[in-house]
Amino acid sequence: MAAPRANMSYRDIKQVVLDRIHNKIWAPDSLLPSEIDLAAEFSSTRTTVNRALRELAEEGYLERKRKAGTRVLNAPVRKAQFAIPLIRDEISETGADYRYALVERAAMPAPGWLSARMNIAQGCEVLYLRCMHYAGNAPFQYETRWIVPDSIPEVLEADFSCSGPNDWLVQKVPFTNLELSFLATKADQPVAEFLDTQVGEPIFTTERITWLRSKPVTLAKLFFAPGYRMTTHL
Amino acid sequence: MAAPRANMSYRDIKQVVLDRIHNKIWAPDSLLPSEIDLAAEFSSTRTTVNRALRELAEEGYLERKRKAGTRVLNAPVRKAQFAIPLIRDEISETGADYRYALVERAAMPAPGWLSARMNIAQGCEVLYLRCMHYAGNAPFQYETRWIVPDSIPEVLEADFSCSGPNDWLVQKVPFTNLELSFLATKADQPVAEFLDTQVGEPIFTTERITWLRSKPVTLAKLFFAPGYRMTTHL
DNA sequence: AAGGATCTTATGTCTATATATAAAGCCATT
DNA sequence: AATGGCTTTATATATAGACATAAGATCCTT
Repeated sequence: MAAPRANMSYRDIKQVVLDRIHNKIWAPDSLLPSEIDLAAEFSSTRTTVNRALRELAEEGYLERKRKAGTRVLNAPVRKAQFAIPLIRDEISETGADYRYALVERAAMPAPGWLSARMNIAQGCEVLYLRCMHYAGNAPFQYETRWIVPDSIPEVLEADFSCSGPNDWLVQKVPFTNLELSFLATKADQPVAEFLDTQVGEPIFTTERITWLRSKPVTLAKLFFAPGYRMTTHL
Repeated sequence: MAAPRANMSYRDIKQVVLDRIHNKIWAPDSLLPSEIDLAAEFSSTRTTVNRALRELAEEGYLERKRKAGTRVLNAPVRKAQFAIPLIRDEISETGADYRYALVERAAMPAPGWLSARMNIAQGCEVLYLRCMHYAGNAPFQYETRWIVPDSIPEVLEADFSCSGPNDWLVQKVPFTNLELSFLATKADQPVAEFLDTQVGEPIFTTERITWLRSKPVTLAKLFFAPGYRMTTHL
């Protein structure tokens, strides 16, 4: 059996608990001993045990409720965590050079779908941008973006010809809320042209909407070059 | 200015720190005061400040190094977190009934791409499954899966006609490692048929490989019905 | 200057203890 | 039975203090 030696760090305790879950010593849905009992078993303190269990709960292995105790989740809700890198970094890591180009910049009244989606006034002025991101000479990502100047007036003065709107926004507007979607879309004419592929090709796409304290700031649709895959380990 | 009153919880401290970052009181790349100084300012203790800063670092706002101190990340590496739900739950939540069907089950020698991808012996026997998941009457997900019996012999006895391999595996083999990819694929003949769409349609696809202590267990390709989008908020 | 050895310091972690709080369980009342 | 209040208990969080450790800073030697 797991040997509870003294001087166990919270990491050690996490490992032991995880092992016991894996080995069904603590079966799914079953209740763990209380922190006090575990602290005694591991000759540790409640504080340390608490940290171990708290982190395991955050990682989706356990469920904790006051008074009710700590129980093993039967369907471990594994949480995949993606770091959302700046595109520049993502490309640099592959060894390729990052290059940015502004394709179009226009102010226009918000189209109907946009005002509905972002919950802004019908016909409200928005800034519309189209950009390209290259890895070396290869197209990497085609970006369409709408920015709401109501929420951030300086944007009308911003120069997006040398660096992308994401860079500018990250600097200027530390968002408070983000909705992020992944989906597969079919390349339309401009997407196909810019990503150097055929109309109709499947394109991995992400959509982001960000808010600054309940004011919608921007919606971006990012179309990745064919073959792109987003990968994470856990 | 932020009023450092007494009795601040670690949550309060997190909020104050976050506000100061947003308001550029602590600019990107700048160094925060030490935990001791902050504890003094907030009339709190180092332990509490530590927890606040540690969590903000985990959330990608700060970078902490021993001796070097705590600094504000200029490009906040926001981390998107996806809970990976069991498909049954995902469907139930929409209000629809979940239905599962086994399409094919076969033992076969591992094809070349699979042994390469999963790092298993050439021609090693694997179990190949194809399954469908329905939300009500609508096709929701088409699944192809390979399981390595070497890593988990009982799988050859398992009955996958009533419940999916994922359910069985989650019960039987609590995986220790997972590689998860998202990509867009083009529907081939079987995918199109089962998902009731046209060949060539873009399909949001996830691939999962799981290991049990460095032994590869299973590879699954999950093809979602057209229109599916995976969304998260943060 | 360049390279090491040493000092210093900010974070990392553990211990021991105390108070706060949510919620389950119990009991008495209606 | 259902309701409402009380008790109990497990977790949540705060405090104070200690030692551990990584790594920047400094000084010393060559």
